[in-house]
Amino acid sequence: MSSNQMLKGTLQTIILKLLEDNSQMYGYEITQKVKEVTSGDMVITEGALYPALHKLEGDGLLETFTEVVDNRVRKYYRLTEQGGKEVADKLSEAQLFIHQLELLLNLKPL
Amino acid sequence: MSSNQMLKGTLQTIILKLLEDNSQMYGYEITQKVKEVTSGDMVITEGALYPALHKLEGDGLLETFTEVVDNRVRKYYRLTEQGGKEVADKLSEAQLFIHQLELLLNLKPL
DNA sequence: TTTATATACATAAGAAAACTATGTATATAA
DNA sequence: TTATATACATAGTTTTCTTATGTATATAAA
Repeated sequence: MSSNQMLKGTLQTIILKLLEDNSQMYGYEITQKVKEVTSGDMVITEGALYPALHKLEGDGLLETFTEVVDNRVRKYYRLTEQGGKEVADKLSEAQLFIHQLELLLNLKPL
Repeated sequence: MSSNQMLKGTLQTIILKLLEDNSQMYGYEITQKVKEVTSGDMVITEGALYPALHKLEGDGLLETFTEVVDNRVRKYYRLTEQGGKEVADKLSEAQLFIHQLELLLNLKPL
């Protein structure tokens, strides 16, 4: 959908926030959660999601463990201690960005 | 600054909106306006701005004319008819994006 | 029974859009 | 004369998407 062009740069923040709220999630679950919360307007493609998860893991913000459910492997992610600390920063960054964008575009909240 | 990572995808909308409000602006003026409105938090680099302006012109959304002020050339941009029509679309797109981001990140307006 | 859809992971190739660095040029203040 | 501000532009690089593809299992539909 249309908003996806603007997704750049915010996907990491979305992932970290979802993991702060849910403590552990697997990739597919994240895509479904985003779809659900945005009423299907925002779709996270696998080609965007998995590299982002791997990068966050490589950066030490996420850690993983696997579980087998119905003969299918699920790779769960959760925040590391460092990841937990970074969420607040990323969130206030996002909030500042939204605020500035509203100023520039003269938008008011929906 | 930090919010710049999230700028991706919104620069075109910012340019179009500023030109809707000001009818004509030149590149350098746009960078200063953005800096001013965001209290210096958001900085539009030339490497991002000029290619974006050229693309919008190439897409038929902007048109240009030059003026010489103090022996320096200024290249002014203004919305074409098509550009004028697209501003509203881009703005509602941005508003939807902000709304979805606030839902996902559980943010409230500053 | 075969086919489509959902679940679940992953990566490769390509495009979009930013950043950094560099270049040209004039005006003005230190 | 040197630094800063004004004013344009582009080349090379990096980040981060999209699209396409691949593997594999479970389940519902035809």
